[in-house]
Amino acid sequence: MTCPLKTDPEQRPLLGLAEAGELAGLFEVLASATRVRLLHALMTMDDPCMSDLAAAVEMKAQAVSNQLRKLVDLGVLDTCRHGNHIHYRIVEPCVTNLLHQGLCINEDQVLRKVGYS
Amino acid sequence: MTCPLKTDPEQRPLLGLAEAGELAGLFEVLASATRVRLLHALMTMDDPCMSDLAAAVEMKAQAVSNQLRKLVDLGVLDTCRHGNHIHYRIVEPCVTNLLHQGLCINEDQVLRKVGYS
DNA sequence: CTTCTAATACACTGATTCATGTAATAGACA
DNA sequence: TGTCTATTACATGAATCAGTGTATTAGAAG
Repeated sequence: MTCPLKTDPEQRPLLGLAEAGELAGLFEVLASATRVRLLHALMTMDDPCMSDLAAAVEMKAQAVSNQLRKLVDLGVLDTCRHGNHIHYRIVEPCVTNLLHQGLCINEDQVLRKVGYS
Repeated sequence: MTCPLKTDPEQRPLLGLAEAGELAGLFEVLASATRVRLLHALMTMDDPCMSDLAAAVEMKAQAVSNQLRKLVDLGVLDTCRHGNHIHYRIVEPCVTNLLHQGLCINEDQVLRKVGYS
């Protein structure tokens, strides 16, 4: 969890559009309450399948499937079929780390505003 | 930058909608290439005003002002007027930490996909 | 083969976002 | 005061996103 940057962010040249876009894309994964809850559920539960996750977040199967599909496409999740059930797991440690960091921030200070709008 | 969570994320109950929303709102701040570049510029430059930032990211003043306004409303930035110029600075260390973390992730591994779409 | 269930694919809709253009505000300076 | 500059406010339009409903696929079980 420690993070020694080779280059001090204060000293490197300004972020280019491409690099900033990649970074923003990474954060975008966690910029949705539904995805945050799903990813947290994936960290918490033991080898859940789609319907487990849908039940956990109390949402319709299609909505959950939509989000899981996106996360798979982005390489964040991986799937594994067992009979009729498809199980998901996180394969991108970046996302876990960032979510962990976010939970940490949220733990000891209440954010001023709830939503970003 | 170290982050010892009091409660292990694997053991806490599932994130509620409100808490997940707050967390997602935090990540949303960094989920835009423009905002990432602006925040990085704010970390890099010395007491920049709006037009400095607009020049740095090569965007129109209005677009930059829109984003800065949002960041101010969210409590991420603070402003200080000096004559005709309005200067901005980051007052929310969470965001700096997260951006730092993101830069770190981006440094030693190329993300698979560029955008989230 | 038939039927049932789990999950996904697809089209659709309402909401949101971002940059733009125009107009208005705030201060500097003559 | 009048004017210039820097910045913001507001409305507009294109693009994107999230969730819903319907239809379809993949496998299990009779």
